[in-house]
Amino acid sequence: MGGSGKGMSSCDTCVVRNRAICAGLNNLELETLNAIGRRRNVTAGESLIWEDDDSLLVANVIEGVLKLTTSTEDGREQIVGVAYPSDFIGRPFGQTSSASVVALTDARVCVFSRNDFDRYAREHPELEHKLLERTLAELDRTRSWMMLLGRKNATEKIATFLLEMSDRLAETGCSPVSGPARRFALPFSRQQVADVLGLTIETVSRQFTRLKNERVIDLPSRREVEILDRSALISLAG
Amino acid sequence: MGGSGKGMSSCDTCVVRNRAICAGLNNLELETLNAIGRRRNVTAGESLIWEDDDSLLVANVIEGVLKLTTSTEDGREQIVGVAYPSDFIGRPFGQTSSASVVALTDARVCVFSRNDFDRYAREHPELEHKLLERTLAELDRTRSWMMLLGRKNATEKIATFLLEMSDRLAETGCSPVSGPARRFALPFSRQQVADVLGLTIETVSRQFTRLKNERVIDLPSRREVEILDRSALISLAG
DNA sequence: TGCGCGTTTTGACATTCGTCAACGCCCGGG
DNA sequence: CCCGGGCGTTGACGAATGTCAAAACGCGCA
Repeated sequence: MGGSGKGMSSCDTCVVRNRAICAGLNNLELETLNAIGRRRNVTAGESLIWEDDDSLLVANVIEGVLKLTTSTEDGREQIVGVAYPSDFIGRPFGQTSSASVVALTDARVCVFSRNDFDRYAREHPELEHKLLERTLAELDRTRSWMMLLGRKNATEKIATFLLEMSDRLAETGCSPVSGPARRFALPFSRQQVADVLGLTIETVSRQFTRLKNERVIDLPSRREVEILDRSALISLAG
Repeated sequence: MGGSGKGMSSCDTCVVRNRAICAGLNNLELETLNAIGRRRNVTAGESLIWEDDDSLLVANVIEGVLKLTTSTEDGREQIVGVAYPSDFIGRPFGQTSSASVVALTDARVCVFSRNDFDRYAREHPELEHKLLERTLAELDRTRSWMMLLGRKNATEKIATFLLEMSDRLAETGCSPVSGPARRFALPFSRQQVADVLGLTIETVSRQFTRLKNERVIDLPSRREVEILDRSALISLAG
């Protein structure tokens, strides 16, 4: 919840303070924003937002990884996005959200009621601009993922996925300008990897073992991946 | 190009004036915007923007239909979006565009240099807000298309596609509050339908004839579709 | 250390969709 | 009116991926 008075706010100590959409707000603005938001811990597997529900809240991710999913009535699931620290989640300026948001790892978020946030955003063009830039970038990423879903085969999907994970998880890493991660812990189960790539769990598993047998990657444990031959992975990604 | 002086501008006669992001601008603002933009006709098949090129221009669609595509080096193509009248195309606030934009029909657009537009937008929060709302809506649509690409089979894809076309093309139609179109002309060739759905042209063709044989749709000509049994189509869409 | 359960892997088989090839239809030009 | 070319359709076949089932693994816990 953070202190109040004397300009103290939990934003002061926020680790994503300079990367989230709040970056660029001055202390006064930050204080008003802080007044309408609150920290919340989410445990792995817990839902924050439900598909087709009224859009009641939006949030910044402070720590952890969350999935955005859509489902069919008969239970098929597609992961349509993944949110990392400093990412913004939820659907501002709209009545319903088109995707569920579920924590993949224990996570910490900074939540706002959508109404409060909408009002605040409309009064702060700089914040809206940050949100616009972020949304445009997310749309770009989403479109390139459509290419993967519609036109790539299982091998290309897995290779592309591993390269993207390696990039995305490096950004979160502590070492400065570390480049893509060579070894990392997947925040996804095999089923979740399948749900990202539009495959079945069996196909994912077979592709992983194939890449392992061909010494392109190593799998030290279920959740860990080490990239042994990045250039091979790049050419497999197509 | 439209007249100048005395506040006259081509915006005055623009058919998408009240639906595009320019809606809500006052006359003065419209005049400055008009000063940095110009009308341009694009013939069917012509490109307006190239994937991975520097993002040099953005535009409003006035008339016609355009496709947004991404391609792999080996020539596979995925249509990642379709732009209709009043839609905004191009990548503001970014160095490169992630998709090509090609006219499917003869089209008319209102183009701006990206630099001019970026500068103008940053000075007009109301315009940026409209653009944000539009981008958020487009992201929603794109995500629900990911579900289709990743998890639906050929029949479901075709049914979903036909229903979406029927909705989207109705909006453009002249009759007020007409509801979804029962009969319409596809702006896509069979190959382009395949590129939207992540299928091959042969699979698309077979699904079309199957639906025709089952009296769910009729195909009066190559480019025309008539929906005979909408509820059947809805249940096939899954 | 050993047990038990959920996850992952592996195998055998089925199905869908893609590939390749031939044919047919429509439309425009001579 | 007829021809030609592009686009669309149809058929036969094969490969990639999904499905179902069983075994193996690994992790927490007793």
